[in-house]
Amino acid sequence: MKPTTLKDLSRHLSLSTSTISRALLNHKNIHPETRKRVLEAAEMLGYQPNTTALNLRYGKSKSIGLVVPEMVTPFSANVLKGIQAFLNNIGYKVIILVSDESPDTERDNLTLLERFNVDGIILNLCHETYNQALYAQIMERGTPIVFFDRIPGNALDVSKVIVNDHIQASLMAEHLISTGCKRIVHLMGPPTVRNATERAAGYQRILVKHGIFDPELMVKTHGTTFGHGKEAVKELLKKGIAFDSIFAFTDTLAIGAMNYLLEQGIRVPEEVAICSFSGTELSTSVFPQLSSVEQPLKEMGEAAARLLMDKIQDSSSDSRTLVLDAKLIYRGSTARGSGKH
Amino acid sequence: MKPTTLKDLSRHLSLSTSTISRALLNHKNIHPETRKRVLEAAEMLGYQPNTTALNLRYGKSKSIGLVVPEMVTPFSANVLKGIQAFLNNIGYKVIILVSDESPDTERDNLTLLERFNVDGIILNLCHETYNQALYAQIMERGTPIVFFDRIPGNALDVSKVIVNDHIQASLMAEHLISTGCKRIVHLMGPPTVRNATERAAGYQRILVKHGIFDPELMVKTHGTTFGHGKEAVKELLKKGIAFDSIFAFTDTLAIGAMNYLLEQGIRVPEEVAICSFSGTELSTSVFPQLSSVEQPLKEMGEAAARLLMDKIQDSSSDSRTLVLDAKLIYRGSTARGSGKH
DNA sequence: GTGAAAGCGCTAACAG
DNA sequence: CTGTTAGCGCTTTCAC
Repeated sequence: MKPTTLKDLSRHLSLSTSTISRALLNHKNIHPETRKRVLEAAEMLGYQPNTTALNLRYGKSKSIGLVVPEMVTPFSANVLKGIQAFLNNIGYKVIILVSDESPDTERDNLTLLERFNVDGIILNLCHETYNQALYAQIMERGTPIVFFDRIPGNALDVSKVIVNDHIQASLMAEHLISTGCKRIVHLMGPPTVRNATERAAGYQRILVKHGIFDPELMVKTHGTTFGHGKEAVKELLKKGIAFDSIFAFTDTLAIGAMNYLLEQGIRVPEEVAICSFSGTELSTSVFPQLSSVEQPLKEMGEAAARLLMDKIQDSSSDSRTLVLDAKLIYRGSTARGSGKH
Repeated sequence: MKPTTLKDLSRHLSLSTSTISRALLNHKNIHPETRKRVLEAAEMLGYQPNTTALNLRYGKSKSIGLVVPEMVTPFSANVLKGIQAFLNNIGYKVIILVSDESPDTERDNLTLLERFNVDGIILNLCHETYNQALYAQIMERGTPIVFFDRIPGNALDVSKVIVNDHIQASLMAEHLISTGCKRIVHLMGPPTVRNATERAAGYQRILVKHGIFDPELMVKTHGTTFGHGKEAVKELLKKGIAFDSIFAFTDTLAIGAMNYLLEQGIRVPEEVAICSFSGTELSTSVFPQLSSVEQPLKEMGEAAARLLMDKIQDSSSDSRTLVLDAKLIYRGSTARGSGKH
């Protein structure tokens, strides 16, 4: 019932625990015959090393924390996959905590992870600056943090992985224009997260370039849920601002907006084309399916995990920023006959 | 840089580590003055107990595993919340692993968790019987398992938490009938999971009762994704089987089905009403919004965590089965004027 | 090639 | 009320 320990094997074979340990670890100075006996006994008695003891010995917890703003979309779950693909293999556990878009909850999560003695943290933050001091403290105390997706300001010297938001947002705007759209709304993300401003900038650059930029069409939202998308569009309609398409910061905003339009009997994409930036299964779960910028989420997770392990193994290693390539996927929500495509 | 230990405090205050430990743990026999000094020093030096050392001492890892079939819907994320609400407070970490609906992956996940020395496992399984022997082995080796949602056959004496599937499915069928539906399709879940058969039975019972049961309308699916829902409906249309409504095993099946119908120009709910069983935000992310049986997911998680802790604290404690109450939510996808409602 | 001993950080008898 | 000791399970000097 109780797990077999080295001591058990030691008694069983009349060998010292150090010899057993060496045999199991494939050390050089060990008699082949002895090793064989040890391996057999270990097999027979179902020996499994006690990870807690190992952790204590090596001064590691062999666990890392993953803190994400939300889990209602599969975004974080996909990133988690990448992280686990890399870390589980090398014996690392990952503990996921959700901040619900609240910087205060994020704070609690980080504190909890420190109490858990995690060896490192992978973080998709809620607010660019709010917890900046805390991030610095945690790293000072010896727990490296790697950021992805939503990253902090440049004040912090940290590793991070992002996508080429500006370019992809530009391309998406070009796509809408190429299908004949002239009054393109942008549903902005929170001004407190970097990629929201990046995407907005990409959008704006292209619209200006084509001489169709109108500040009225750049609409601030109060969050990133379905509800926020709906509210934003409702407001537009109420104000009587005309538009023929929407580019949203994120799938959830886009879907919220789209469903409200459909509810109002407005046809998508015929009357209003819609697209977004994200890359989750959500964009294919609606009708019409959403054109979207798909991010390589699993790769992002893997990259973040890799960067984190670099820091864990050598805390003085250089910080690195990885920019991954996202790609546009055209679907029904922007499929208008009139386009050049 | 290096964390403060008891030894550091001991040196600092010229007290033995045991006294320090006792002071920190609020033991009875300790001079108030001493305690005060210790607490102050601990505060000042930023002492944080080393959880790994504690774990070794107490023979626990203070972590549990959560194994779920999928994470593309927020189902598991909601359950996770409940689990964490209960467990994080008492210092427990939860490690989530996804089986991707594959019993073999589930196997790997369970094996990994054993290697991680988790103190217990909460499991939503992929297949009622496939890994039954493994579950038994793991429990025999001392790691309790608590099941929720999809539970194993009765051969295993385990704690579990479920909802009243049969009743709720019946009520949903009644609801469809009350809105005037007569040709009600059921998109079945996998025959290898208990609640799929329960829900199908509830559906069948009501349709038989009303004399409108037709075996042709009980359609087998080959999985639970959007794609599987689409395929099932496509097949129905191809065969020319008439129907005026669909009750799906799960949100994903329902949505896949609905979007295919919309694609074909079939109106929902006017021509075909749709509803499902689940309780995630997904049902409100589509248009029209899905009527659905909502499960108390967070409560399920909390209950499962509670049952697991019972087992962890006393391995000989009785197994218990908790049946929680789900509730019907009527939304646009079944809103037909013709009903009695 | 093997064993003895120390130590990772902490707690809990057992003595005083 | 406080200190000494042992031990959780494992690895790694240091001897032999």
